[in-house]
Amino acid sequence: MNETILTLNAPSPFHFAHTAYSHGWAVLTPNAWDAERETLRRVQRLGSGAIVLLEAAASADATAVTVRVQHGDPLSTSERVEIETAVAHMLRLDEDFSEFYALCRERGEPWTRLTAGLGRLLRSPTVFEDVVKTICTTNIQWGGTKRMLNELVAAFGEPFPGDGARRAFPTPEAIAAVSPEEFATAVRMGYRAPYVHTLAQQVAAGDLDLEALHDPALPTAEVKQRLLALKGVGPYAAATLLMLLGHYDELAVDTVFRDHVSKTYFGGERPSDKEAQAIYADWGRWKYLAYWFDLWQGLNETV
DNA sequence: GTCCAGGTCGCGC
DNA sequence: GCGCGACATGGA
Repeated sequence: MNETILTLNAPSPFHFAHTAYSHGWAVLTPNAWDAERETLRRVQRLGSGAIVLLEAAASADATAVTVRVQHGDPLSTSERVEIETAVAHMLRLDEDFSEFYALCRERGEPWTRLTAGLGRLLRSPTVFEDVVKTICTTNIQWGGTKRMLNELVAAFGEPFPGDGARRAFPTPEAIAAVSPEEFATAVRMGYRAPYVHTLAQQVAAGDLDLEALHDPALPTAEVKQRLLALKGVGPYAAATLLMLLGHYDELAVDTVFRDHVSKTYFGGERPSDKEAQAIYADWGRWKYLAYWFDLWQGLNETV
């Protein structure tokens, strides 16, 4: 194995640990979070076909992100660029949060704490991976989500040559290469299996361009409409994916959201979904972030 | 054994 | 547009 260190300039303010472990994605395979060392690890498949192991961490002076890459053949320039692009995308290094921070300062404590470089919620290098993962969070507990993705990656992800137990997230092609029946048998996803298999087939065939949803020129409503057209993606999943795509206008209304609003703002009573969402109405296009950090502050005072 | 999960689909009205 | 049962699977 060879090793290469890449360095990405971090924006300011930026908080690596709160970005990498901003939500459950940090511990959903092939991602893994090392809490002691505060590093985010991931096996990544490059366009060249190479399977590499990435380990991202804050630089010593916290002004940059260092990525330790373990690889077989020497990395080409384009492979280095691809890795840098993927990590920067996962950490949203180019996203601008100044307007959100300004709102947080208007609110005062504890919201001002977020202006220390929080707000960047971890995402996957591809929309395909994020759609599959999001579908695997619906109508199931977190433990089930992790199990399904572990099985998916074990069955269809390509192994890292330096440690065959670690695998990359499967390509749409790898999933589309087997029949729907074989897929359903290989990965116990229940009724979600045909959703994921069909999605992979459409992407692999070139009939569906999920990555185009990144286009910043697309208005939220247009992106939402395209997401809702995907089987297995309803209002909750669409709002989650909009967040991952950088649109924070919509709240992901699910059992977690309802419980949080009920306990925090309605004394345990169950408001209607409309009443519950009204709590974050004045955050405008930053509603999702306000909700997310409101939720985490309730769970963890150290934010 | 029963219930239900970080919901969504397809149907009937 | 809205209500409602069905849906795979495994953990509580």
